[in-house]
Amino acid sequence: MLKNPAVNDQPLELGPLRHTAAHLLAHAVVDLFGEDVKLAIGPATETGFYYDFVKEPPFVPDDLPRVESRMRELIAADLRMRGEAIDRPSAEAYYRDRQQPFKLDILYGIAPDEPLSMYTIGTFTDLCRGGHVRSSADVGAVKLLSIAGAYWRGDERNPMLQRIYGTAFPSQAELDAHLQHLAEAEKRDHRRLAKELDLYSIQEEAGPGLIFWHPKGGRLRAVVEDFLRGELRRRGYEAVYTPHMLHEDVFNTSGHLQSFADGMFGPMEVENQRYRVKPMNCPGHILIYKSQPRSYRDLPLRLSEFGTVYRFERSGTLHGLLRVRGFTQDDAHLFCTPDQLQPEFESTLDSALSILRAFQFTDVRLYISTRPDEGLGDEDTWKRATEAIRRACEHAGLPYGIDEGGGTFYGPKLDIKVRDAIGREWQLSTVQVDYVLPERFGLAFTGPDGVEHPPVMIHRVLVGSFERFFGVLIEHFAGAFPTWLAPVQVVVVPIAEDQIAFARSVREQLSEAGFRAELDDSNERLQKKIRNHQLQKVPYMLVIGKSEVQAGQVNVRSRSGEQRAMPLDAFVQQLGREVSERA
RNA sequence: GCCGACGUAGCUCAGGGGUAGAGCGGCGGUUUUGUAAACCGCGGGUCGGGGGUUCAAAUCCCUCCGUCGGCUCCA
Repeated sequence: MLKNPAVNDQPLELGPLRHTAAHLLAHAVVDLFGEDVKLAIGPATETGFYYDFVKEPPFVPDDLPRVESRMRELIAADLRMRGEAIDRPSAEAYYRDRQQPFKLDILYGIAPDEPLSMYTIGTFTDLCRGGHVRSSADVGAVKLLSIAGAYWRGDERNPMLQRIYGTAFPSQAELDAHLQHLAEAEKRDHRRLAKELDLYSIQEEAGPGLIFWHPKGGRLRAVVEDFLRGELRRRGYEAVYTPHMLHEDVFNTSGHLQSFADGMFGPMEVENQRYRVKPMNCPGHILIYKSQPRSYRDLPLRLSEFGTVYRFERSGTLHGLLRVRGFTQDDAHLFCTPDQLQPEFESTLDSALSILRAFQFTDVRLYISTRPDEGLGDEDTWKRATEAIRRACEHAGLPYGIDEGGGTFYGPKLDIKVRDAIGREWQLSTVQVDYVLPERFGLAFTGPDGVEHPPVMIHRVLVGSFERFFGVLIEHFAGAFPTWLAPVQVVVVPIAEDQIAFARSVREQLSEAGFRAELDDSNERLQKKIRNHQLQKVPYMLVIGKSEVQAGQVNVRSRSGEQRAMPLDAFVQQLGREVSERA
């Protein structure tokens, strides 16, 4: 999720091709470093392949080119891939002789009745289920990308292996295209762009995973917050604010201390009472619900909050804005009657889609997660809720995938993933049905029958967390935000000192019209100023020289480099239209 | 957290036992400029923190912190 482009529209033949490439990687490693390198597994992935090894001493980055060129020799040698059935005792003997503990481990993990096979290419034989291209020559073009640590079978209690990642394509041209795609992704890296555009920082002395929003990032966030607040008002949400820390008992009641303790920061002791910084906003909103008796007439009650939460994430997993320890969710909790679940879910989905569209995420995919094994509550309730989600998706007219057993322990959920400008998929919105928390907190409403009933809760975030959302937005737009979002929308650029006064009044008029406009009265040449603001990806520059002052006009240079002289009024109108259309 | 790499000026980076460097940015000046880098000058760093080896450490060793690539999970 963090960075893998997860491009699923690759032709299927790439799988076998890359699987074969993984065998060639192991072949090359054994050729260069000898048979005492321990071999683990080497599958194809969505974007390439890897192979896990244990080598003493470990691989160093300089090894990659050597291994890669050995692989190229193997490809050029046009080696046939041959598969052969093998019986279990022979396979065990084979790997016992060669002292390959991981291969033996794999063998032990395969069901006794399953047939085994060994695949040989060149001088390298590997236990393998198959799924290969015919010859090493079919692999075409390979590139080794990185070395990384990985636990055996992904479990941190197991030994650490060294993983070599690579990718392969039928032709050099396709490989080059892919590498270019990677380079493009790197150019869009939000950590880099955010530094260049001065949006946020993380300060070593303040702690990792904690975000400082600089003025320009803050403007961006404020614009988005205002936009979302408008949406919330329109859709009947109430804004609430809840404390950042709550008594530990609340998290006992909610169950967070049982099921989410690993994600929480430790307790603070105050006057003999233990407090916790909140990792989620739901308990606070529930307490507001609980603060008075509720009637069915009060429902649905929609409580929203840009709630800042803190979660303990292991240091090695932190990543710019995408994975942090403190973040603010555009959170809301809807308390409704069982009958209201369906329409509330529909309108929540509708608002999520319209918001994502506003940010030019038009390629969205829906995923319904159903009951996991550890799901609480009765089967029937789950079924009905899942059905409500399904109907909401159909109502929205969008196809959806099903993630069987992917729900939370308290209810089924709908995740919305979007595809960004260069095809990467990100999960932003999630809408979750919850029967458990209302029960744990003993929530109730009085029905028309005069009897108390438990409400159903919907947890939902639409942009998710502002931090992550901005990470995604920055990369989606490559830092060139549409005008309605841009921290600086217009820079007024006088050519020489004589025009500063006029330029200043232009800037003032723009500010008064509600735009984020700045004046560049620095003592630099025009070219330099243009370069600076172009690098800052400002949507518009208004160049003002002698002739503009004389004509009472502005010369508009757009981010794309187009120029056009026009009266300021005309520009203001154009800009206003662009902003209100969120173009 | 673990494996590996990395950490030198605000930024991007060079230097790898013998007195800390460049470009850009910043500051001061000259220039008054027409659509992506004018010119001259000046500052600026306990080389991530701490400890050790050495006559001498940015450089070698240990340790801690942080960053990056991954492993698991999530907003």
